Amino acid sequence: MPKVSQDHQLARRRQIIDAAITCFARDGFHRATMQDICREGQLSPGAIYRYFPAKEDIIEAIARERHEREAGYIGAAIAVAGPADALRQMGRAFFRSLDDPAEKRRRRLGVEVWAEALRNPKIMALLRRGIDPSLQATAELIRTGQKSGDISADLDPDSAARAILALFQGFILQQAWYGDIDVEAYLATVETLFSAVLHEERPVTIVGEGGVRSKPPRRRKASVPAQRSKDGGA
Amino acid sequence: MPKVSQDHQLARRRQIIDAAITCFARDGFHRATMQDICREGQLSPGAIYRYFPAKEDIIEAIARERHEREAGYIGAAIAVAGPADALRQMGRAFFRSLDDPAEKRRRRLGVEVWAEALRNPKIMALLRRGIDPSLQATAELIRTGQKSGDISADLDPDSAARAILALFQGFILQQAWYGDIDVEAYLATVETLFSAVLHEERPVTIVGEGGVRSKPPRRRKASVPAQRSKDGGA
Amino acid sequence: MPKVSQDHQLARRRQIIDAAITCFARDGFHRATMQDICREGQLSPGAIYRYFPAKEDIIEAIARERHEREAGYIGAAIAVAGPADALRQMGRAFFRSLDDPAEKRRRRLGVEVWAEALRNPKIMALLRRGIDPSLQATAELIRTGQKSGDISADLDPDSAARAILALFQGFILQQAWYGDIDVEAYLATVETLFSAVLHEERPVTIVGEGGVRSKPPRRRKASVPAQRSKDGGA
Amino acid sequence: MPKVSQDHQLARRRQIIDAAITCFARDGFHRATMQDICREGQLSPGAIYRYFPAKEDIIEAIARERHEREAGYIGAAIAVAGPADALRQMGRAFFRSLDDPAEKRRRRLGVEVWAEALRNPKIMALLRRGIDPSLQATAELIRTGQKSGDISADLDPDSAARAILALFQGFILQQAWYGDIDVEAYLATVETLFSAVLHEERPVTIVGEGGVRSKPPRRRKASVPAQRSKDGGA
DNA sequence: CATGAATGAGTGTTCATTCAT
DNA sequence: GATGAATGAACACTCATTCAT
Repeated sequence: MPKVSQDHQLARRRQIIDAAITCFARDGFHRATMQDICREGQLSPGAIYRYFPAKEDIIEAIARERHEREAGYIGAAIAVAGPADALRQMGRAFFRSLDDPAEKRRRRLGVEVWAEALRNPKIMALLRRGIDPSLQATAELIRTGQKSGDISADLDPDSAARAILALFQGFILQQAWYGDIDVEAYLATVETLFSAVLHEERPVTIVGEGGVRSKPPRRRKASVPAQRSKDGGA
Repeated sequence: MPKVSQDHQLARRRQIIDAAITCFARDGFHRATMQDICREGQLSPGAIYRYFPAKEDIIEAIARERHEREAGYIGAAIAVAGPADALRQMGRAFFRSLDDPAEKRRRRLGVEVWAEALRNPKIMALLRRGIDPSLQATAELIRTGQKSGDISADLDPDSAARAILALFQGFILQQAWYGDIDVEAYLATVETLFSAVLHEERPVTIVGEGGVRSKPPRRRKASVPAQRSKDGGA
Repeated sequence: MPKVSQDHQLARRRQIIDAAITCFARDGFHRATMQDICREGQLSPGAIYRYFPAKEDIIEAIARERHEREAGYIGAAIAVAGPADALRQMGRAFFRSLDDPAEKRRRRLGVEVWAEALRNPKIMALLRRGIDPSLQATAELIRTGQKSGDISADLDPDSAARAILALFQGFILQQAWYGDIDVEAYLATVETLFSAVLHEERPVTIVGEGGVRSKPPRRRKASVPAQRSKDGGA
Repeated sequence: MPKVSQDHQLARRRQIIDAAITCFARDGFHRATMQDICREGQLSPGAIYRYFPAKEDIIEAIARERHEREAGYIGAAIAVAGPADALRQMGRAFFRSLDDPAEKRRRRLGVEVWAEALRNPKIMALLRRGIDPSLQATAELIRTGQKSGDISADLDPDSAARAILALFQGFILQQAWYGDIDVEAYLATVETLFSAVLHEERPVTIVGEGGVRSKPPRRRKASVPAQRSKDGGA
């Protein structure tokens, strides 16, 4: 019965990871105890240890899930036509994902993972397996855009990729702290900042959590006038 | 012996905090034990507990020091002539401070504090006492600049302040992870992004960690390509 | 496995309480450490803390057991026919219980509980839940006896109840100190003191630790001189 | 300067012991810390350790003071004319001393000493140096009274002495617990109980805390009618 | 003599992990 | 597979005692 057994195993892992996410998000990795997770997941310690050899491995599994989810945003964005639009698309998909309360809770946990990565090489490796390709793909997108003239040649692609990542990370952090930051206003500001270096916008396809849907270009107060700023080409 | 005693007391607090910073930066708040701090600081547990009633209070003291240091950047920047220049100045002072290895180590710890703040209201309060005024001062600076025409009216001041903060925080995080990010290249990119909304630049006075020094205006064009050489292939 | 589990749980509590009684009786509440109790009871700290959330709760449990045992004496005595006989009966049951070495050891601990009660309101409450009803029942017995003419009307019932209690307590204390006080001689003396106020004695049924047994009335004259032989020179 | 030095030494010991009594009475021997005593007595730890080599020695000194005070009651009573009156006198002096709040506080501490004596042979020895002679003197008083016919021959002198002591100790304990027991009512009850075995009462001289004063015999309801109980001579 | 900062062994308690059932 | 009682090393913290000043 390898099928039933495997299904069961996956279901149990899910149950454990979900309980752990709840506990870790509430109390942090170190303050949440295995007993807490048992209680939350209606499981016995023995049951958990059958699926995860140590508490650390649950943390690792959670970090791994994060990294897999992350890879989706950039991948979906690259499929879009032009590089400049792909960047816009990536930003929108990312920020809008934070409207989902479940994602918000997971992100809160993410901050904990950031700190954990500093002490735990396995977590660090996992994190970088998620981030480094995104960073490189973004830099590559910029380089492509620069060659085609879509993106200003003034930008150092690597640093710009880091800056984009920073705008994501800083937002996650601030939202974890404040809880109620206006996503749309922040996204508009980010688009304004990049409007000077990203030369055009065409109709795009939005890829959100729930699937793919078409969308007309959003012309918003914040982003449009930026186009006509004095030294727009910089 | 009140005078000697007070000096001594301050020296001891410093000794303990320094030892704690070393231990916390190495192992994290939760993995570092009081015994570790004792060993690091060449002190007995009793000695530490004479100065700090609990481990948590050491963490708090460290967070407090961070917050006080932070306040300096924005304060120094506001003293500078125009709002646009004040923003530039603030960014430069901040990013350059990260060239100091000691500051780098402290920032690493800062990431831990970010996570800790999510569970510990006292730390959260301390953090916000450092960040909220900076955020407000930055937004105010932008509003002032918008009135005088120095800063594009397209920007939502609050969101822009958040974005600036995010660019700082994300950089801190990435530097904590990667260790060797090129500060100047990142700074140049940030300045490029803001060049479209910050209209003019005049000679400024840089206030860094080590004191005050004059500096000619930095021309973007000159610095960005120089950075290109590094890590170019992504 | 609820039935087995409950039996097991009770057995464990017993094991812990017994180990604790041994340790506390030997070293006192404060000098006896949890490690001592672990060693004595062949248990790990974790095992103990599964059954008692804190050391204090073990002390409390011991005090509670005392109080429950105590309630037995007065309850059993009240069942006896006349009030005067009930008082005699109560005294005998109580003092004779002190012939049991295990009870002697527990009483030794009782002295510690007396002191503990002075600082610990929970222990004080427990103690009074045991003593106050006894005091009141005794006073009530005296009042009843006074109405029926069995007990001298001269006695203030409340103070007399206190005096009876004092005769018990003082004896417990002295026996804890000296270890080998002649219970029968003391009991005879107490009965002599009360013979003037307790007017009659009828055949009674003694309820001791081990069960119920019939006993002919004890004539004071017969028992007191027999004790004289012991320790005569003072 | 041996005189000044000795005075100083005694004054310091007093200061320390007083502070310790306050602290021990409030928190118990084990919960009161040396720091508490320092604070209470406005002294440094070093100063205390110059006069007492260990915390235990302070406890010992306090127990020693108790024992010396105790000896006074019995000594003063023996000076009185007849043995029966001497016993009455002793009881009155003792119980009335408990009206003094300072003595009440010290007695509270006494309960702690009782428990401490069970673990600490030095304290036990000290305690018995105070109690044993009293017990023997009381028994001797009874024997003398029995020879002269003042005291009923039915009483075992040693057990009776213990019973008298028990009536004291039990009262101390109950007063420590309840705080507000009626001393006079209790004393009257005790005298009633003994009225059957103590045959006469003559004018006595009361020796209290504050000195010596004359007093007419107190004929109280509680003690007189007891004389006419049926089997009074027993 | 006095101070009070410092010591460090020891305390009660926790919790990741194991394993008999 | 699952349970949950048990383990025991490790933790934060205390406090009687010492000793340089």
